[in-house]
Amino acid sequence: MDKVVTRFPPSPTGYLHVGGARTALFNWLYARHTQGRFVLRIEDTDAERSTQASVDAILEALEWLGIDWDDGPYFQSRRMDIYNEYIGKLLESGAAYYCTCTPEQLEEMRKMAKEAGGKPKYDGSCREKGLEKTDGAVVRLKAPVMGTTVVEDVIKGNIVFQNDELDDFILLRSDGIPTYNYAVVVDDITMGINTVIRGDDHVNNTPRQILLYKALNIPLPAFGHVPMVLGNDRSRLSKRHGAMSVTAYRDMGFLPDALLNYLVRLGWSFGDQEFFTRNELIEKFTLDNVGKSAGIFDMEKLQALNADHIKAASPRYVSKHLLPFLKEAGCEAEEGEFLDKVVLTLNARSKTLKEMAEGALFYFPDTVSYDEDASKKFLMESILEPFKLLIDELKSLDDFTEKALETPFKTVMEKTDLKFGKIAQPLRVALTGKTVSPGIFEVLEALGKEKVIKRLEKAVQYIESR
RNA sequence: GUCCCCAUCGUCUAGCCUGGUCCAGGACACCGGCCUUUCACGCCGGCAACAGGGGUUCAAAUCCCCUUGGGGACGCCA
Repeated sequence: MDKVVTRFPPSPTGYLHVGGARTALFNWLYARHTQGRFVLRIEDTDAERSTQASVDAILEALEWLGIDWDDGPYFQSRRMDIYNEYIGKLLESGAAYYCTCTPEQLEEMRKMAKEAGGKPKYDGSCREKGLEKTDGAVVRLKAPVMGTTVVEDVIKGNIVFQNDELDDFILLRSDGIPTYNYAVVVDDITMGINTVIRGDDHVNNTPRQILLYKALNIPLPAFGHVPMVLGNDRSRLSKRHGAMSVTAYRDMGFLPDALLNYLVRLGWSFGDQEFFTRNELIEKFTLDNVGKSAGIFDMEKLQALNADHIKAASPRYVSKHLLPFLKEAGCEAEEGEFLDKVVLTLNARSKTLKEMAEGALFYFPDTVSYDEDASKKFLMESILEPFKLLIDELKSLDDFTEKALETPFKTVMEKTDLKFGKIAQPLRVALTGKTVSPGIFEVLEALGKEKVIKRLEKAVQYIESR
């Protein structure tokens, strides 16, 4: 078989939303899995709504997700010559014709058809008139009136449409700009696309597009329609269901790999496996494991998966994505061993990077500020002596690792006859300012000898000056 | 209204094609318990589904039909 060529064709009328990202992902994964090619095409034939800002936003989102393309981005707005060339062919062969019906007339036709209990459609008034090109005329496809058109969908199976359900749809608008159904087909043909994977909502467009391929006498690509993503009320996912844009998820602290993992599992499965790395996805993704029914976007499952990815990823990968959140919180951290250690203490306790950043803040400043209730409860005079002893012990400890740190504690516990818990909680407050933090030995090691002693001494001072 | 698609725990899903191994498995969420220096992680256990009705068959979650429910499409948007 020929090399698989897939594509993702967003229209630049807004940001990239999660549904679109999922479609892109399916196409990208399939191309990567088959070692085929993945093409990016911007469908900007709607001059009214298309903007450069949207193009930029979409590219930015794709890049963040790590979905890369081999070809493009192509812009439909720059391909008018090609569309005209094919229109010429269709006109010449009699497969298309000019139509001068006005929008008002069309509206009337649709109304009539609907009242007659049928599907609103164009009645073919100009079909046999043999009209010439005139100002304001559109070009329509002369579609077959009888017979059926079958979509051989690789995901849903065969879908049969009665041709009399379809009408002579418009190829070229009165302003000479191609319509979606037409531009898509010409582009897919000229770009060598042989596998079209797209949302379920395009099923009804497919027979029209097939008719065009036939009129042009060009072999069909494989079609696969993936089920849609719904909101929690089972209606089409929209803003009122919460965040839609990919970048919003980035800003909430999700890892791109986690979003990808979640999105692909919504509609695709590989046995009971839930967690996939990017490479595993490429290795295991096939179209026959894509399901047929729509799925509901579930934030909680995304979070759980994000937590898993945070745990499983390398500290360096996590810290790279964590950095913006730390900066945002006014913290001047940088990539490196220290940050890696910090991440290691928090990766099992963070569902998002945002959460992780909050939990990591105490590591950085020179002086910690104590949570009021925490200091009142734990930084009492009775802890002064243990703290002082601990400072002495720690000062003489060179190997500042979790394991080695246990010894000074034992010593202090013996000398003061205090249980570990009695020391740990005050120490936690002295070091982190809070009563909740990673394990105390983890904090100790990550913070390092110098900072630990400094913070302990400051705590002693604080208690004594009260 | 017309056409198209879909239907397993609350949610994502395995199983369905190639009926019996399924009084239906996993995951998220939820509820218990264990671990424990806080919070988490982890571990153990629990709750919870084949939409309904007809067939076919010795046997149906699995095959067929109908009903119901949900979704999508009907634009000189994509």
